[in-house]
Amino acid sequence: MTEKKTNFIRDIIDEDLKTGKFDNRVHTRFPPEPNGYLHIGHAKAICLSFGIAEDYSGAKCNLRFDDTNPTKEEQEYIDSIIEDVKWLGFEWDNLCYASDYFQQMYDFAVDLIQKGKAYVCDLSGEEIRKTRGTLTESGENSPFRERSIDENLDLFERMKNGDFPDGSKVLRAKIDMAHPNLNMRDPVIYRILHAEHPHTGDKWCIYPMYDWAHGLEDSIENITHSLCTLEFEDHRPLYDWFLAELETYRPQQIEFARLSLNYTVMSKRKLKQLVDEKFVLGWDDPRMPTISGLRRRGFTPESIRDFAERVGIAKRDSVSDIALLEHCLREDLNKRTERRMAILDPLKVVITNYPDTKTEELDAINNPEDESAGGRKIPFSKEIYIERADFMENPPRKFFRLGIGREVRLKHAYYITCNDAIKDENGEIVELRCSYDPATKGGWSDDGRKVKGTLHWVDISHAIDAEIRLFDRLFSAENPDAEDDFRNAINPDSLTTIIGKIEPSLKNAEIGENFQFLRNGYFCVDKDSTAEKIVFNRSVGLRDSWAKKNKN
RNA sequence: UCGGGGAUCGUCUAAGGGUAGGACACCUGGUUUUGGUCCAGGCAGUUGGGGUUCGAAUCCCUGUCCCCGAGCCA
Repeated sequence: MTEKKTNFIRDIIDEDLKTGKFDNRVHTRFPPEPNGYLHIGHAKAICLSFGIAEDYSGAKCNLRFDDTNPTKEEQEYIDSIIEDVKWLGFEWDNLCYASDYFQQMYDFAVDLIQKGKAYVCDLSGEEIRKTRGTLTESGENSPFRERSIDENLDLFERMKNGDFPDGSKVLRAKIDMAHPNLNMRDPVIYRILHAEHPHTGDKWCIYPMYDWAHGLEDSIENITHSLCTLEFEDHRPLYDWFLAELETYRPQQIEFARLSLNYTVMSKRKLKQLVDEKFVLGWDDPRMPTISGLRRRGFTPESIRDFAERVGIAKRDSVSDIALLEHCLREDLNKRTERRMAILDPLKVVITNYPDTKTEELDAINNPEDESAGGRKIPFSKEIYIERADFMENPPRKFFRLGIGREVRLKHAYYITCNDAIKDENGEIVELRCSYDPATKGGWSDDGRKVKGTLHWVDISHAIDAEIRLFDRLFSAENPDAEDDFRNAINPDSLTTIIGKIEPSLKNAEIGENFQFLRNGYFCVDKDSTAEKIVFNRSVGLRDSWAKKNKN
């Protein structure tokens, strides 16, 4: 987390502040549609708009639900969005709903009709599409375009009163059917929808379209800089046109490139599909790029905000590397998490020269990056587990771990030397016989003897079983969107569940708590944990230059 | 094809007439009771072609490529 980077949007705000364009106010907003859970791409937008409000003195940012389409929106999504924004650590100045302005929007529409700039059109959806023209040919005027103002007023009111069925009529702005920007070809601004709305119930049966609603929301809330993604660039002329025609306050819309990440998908539609079709456990599945998924995975708000900072804001399309997100997490967790020992793939070790019934309490430091984290005691006795991968019968060059006749350090404990490997009838190693050097307690020797490897371990008699969920990327293709069907790119091995052996101090770990399991990675306690069974998610592995070296 | 945007190391992002810089990734080496962290170093870029200029990533001309747009979605 270095110092705040600037970007072209902040440059514009700086300039506006210099010229006094908005009376030196800065007021942004984050306007999600509650039709799904927020994802890391939204986090970027949240950090942008809320971040500006945090950094400019006196600046504000609203959280506003763009709830103009009751057929797709749900209270569950509203709740999750509120939780996610809070969790990221942002505070809004006003919590707003577009639906709170439905009456004002209606009045504005009446105003537009009275100005002769809007009309009720009886064309069907199909007919509207056909008469809109194409990218290269202009459209043709609706036969209803020249209705009188009085007739339009009457019809629109009756639309509002529920006199007409869904789809039978719309209100359209009267602009220019030959406009090269399709959005300006008499866009629909109200449609009839007899649907139950999460906030207004059945009060309304006509609902405003995005283009009509959004600018009005911004204007009503006195937003100064309305930040949105690139695909709305073509809508800006319409945004400006409406507010100009209505002669009302006009904020400035600025577009930036949305966040894309490799090895994942980011559209709410596709994420919803993954949930609905049970490819994942839910919106908060730790493999999902949703904020709730990342939270459950063990990400911290700080790491996500740092990531948003580092990817920056620009206008060119880009795909950020998931490795950067992981880096931000590791960097944050390295500083703050306590170390623990856990064995993911246990191999029994018997220390033959250690007293049969003795148990020692050894001192272990909690976090070498943070002295204030203190230490803890860990039990040690004759039988322990180590990682299966930490022993090799025929070790290659540069293998620093255990082998027959090799000596290594057990972290915080003793040096041990392996004397024998015991195999079962299938030839699989089931146990190691080692001897320890009592003079190396704590992991030091006085004689200057060096060991190259240090292993983590867990005492068998005190070990606790834990369910450990190891995640791999959800998609095996770098760009799942490029597939014919993104579901074909789903990685069948994205979740591996194992039973690991963890040190006893982890017994009372709380849900959501993060740890570094020495040499294994960062893990956090999943909400599925119970009194009988603790469940850990691997948030991200440690960097592993040994594994990397041996890849090929 | 019409309109709107955009092209800088592998990736993301700075520099907007004056030494193309940072981060991630990757590669070396050092330190280390985590093959982690940390430290030092390295690799690597201005979309092509013209022009203006003492000097161009930046200004001009001209190509090329990419993205968005024809929902009663947002």
